[in-house]
Amino acid sequence: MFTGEYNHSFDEKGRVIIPSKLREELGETFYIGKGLDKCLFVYPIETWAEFVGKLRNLSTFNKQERFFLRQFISGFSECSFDKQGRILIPPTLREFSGLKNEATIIGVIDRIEIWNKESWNEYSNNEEYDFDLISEKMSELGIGL
Amino acid sequence: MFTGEYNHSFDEKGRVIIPSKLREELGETFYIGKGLDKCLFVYPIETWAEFVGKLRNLSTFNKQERFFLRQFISGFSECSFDKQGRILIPPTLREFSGLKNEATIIGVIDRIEIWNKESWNEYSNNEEYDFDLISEKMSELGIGL
DNA sequence: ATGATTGTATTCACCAGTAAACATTTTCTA
DNA sequence: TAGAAAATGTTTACTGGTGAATACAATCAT
Repeated sequence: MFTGEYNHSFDEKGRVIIPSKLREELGETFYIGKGLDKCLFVYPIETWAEFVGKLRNLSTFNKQERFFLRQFISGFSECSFDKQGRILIPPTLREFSGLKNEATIIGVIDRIEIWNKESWNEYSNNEEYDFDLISEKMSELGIGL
Repeated sequence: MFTGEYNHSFDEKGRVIIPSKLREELGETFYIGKGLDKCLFVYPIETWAEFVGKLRNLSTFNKQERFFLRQFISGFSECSFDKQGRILIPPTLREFSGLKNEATIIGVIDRIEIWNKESWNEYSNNEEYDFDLISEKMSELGIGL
């Protein structure tokens, strides 16, 4: 299971190091692509396959589903580590995510997310949702914090 | 069950010793993360697993639930003792909790909390929450001390 | 009280992970 | 095919994580 929050550099060549704690669970090759809220989603290959399996149920003949399929699937590509444990972010994804200088990498159960550090901070400090909201949700779910 | 209050040093490498009385119940590996009121929550692995189990029903495609998932899961990391019974606090959590020099560790039934000692003192002496007042509330709730 | 036992603080040295600079290879273009 | 640009790999230094050793403090039993 992926957890935790890490900050790392994003070099001029467009590479980020994936924290060693997250690397093992990702495996040799994995999938990276456009996620929600302008961050990048990274899935282990098995999770990706499962995902795609579910999407097969979507119909190419439905306008919305077709749109979703195209956007989602085309946004992803296979990827692997270089010998230093870094990954090279494809140009399209660099632009999409606004990555530069510093990246924040977070684990969210079955995927990893890569954020421009600033975007992540903004998102986290969003007034709209805050930690109190979270505690309320938690108690709704019967998680006694 | 976790109880008690302990003061211990927080060294320059970001480590705290967990009092031996609390260690056994925590088990080999456990989860540490952002808690409420700027302290850190530490849960035994079973308790953590229970939480995550409940979270599986949340959807990545719902804005609020996504936010909640990210904040909660990424705020926690797996953790274990070194051979001296210390734990290493991840950098992000050090910042979050303001830990430095001295830590206060308290047991709260099913979790352990780690506070910056000063924060704990402030919190404890906060006029807003007066122990006598709260005790009365308790008796209203039918909890007889 | 005394000594034995256990737990904690501190220091140091070593190792692993990361950052940054540099070198090499490959690809593209003129 | 030469030169430039991009991609990939290598090296080095550095920081931070980990373990060992030691000294100190607290607790407990006799």
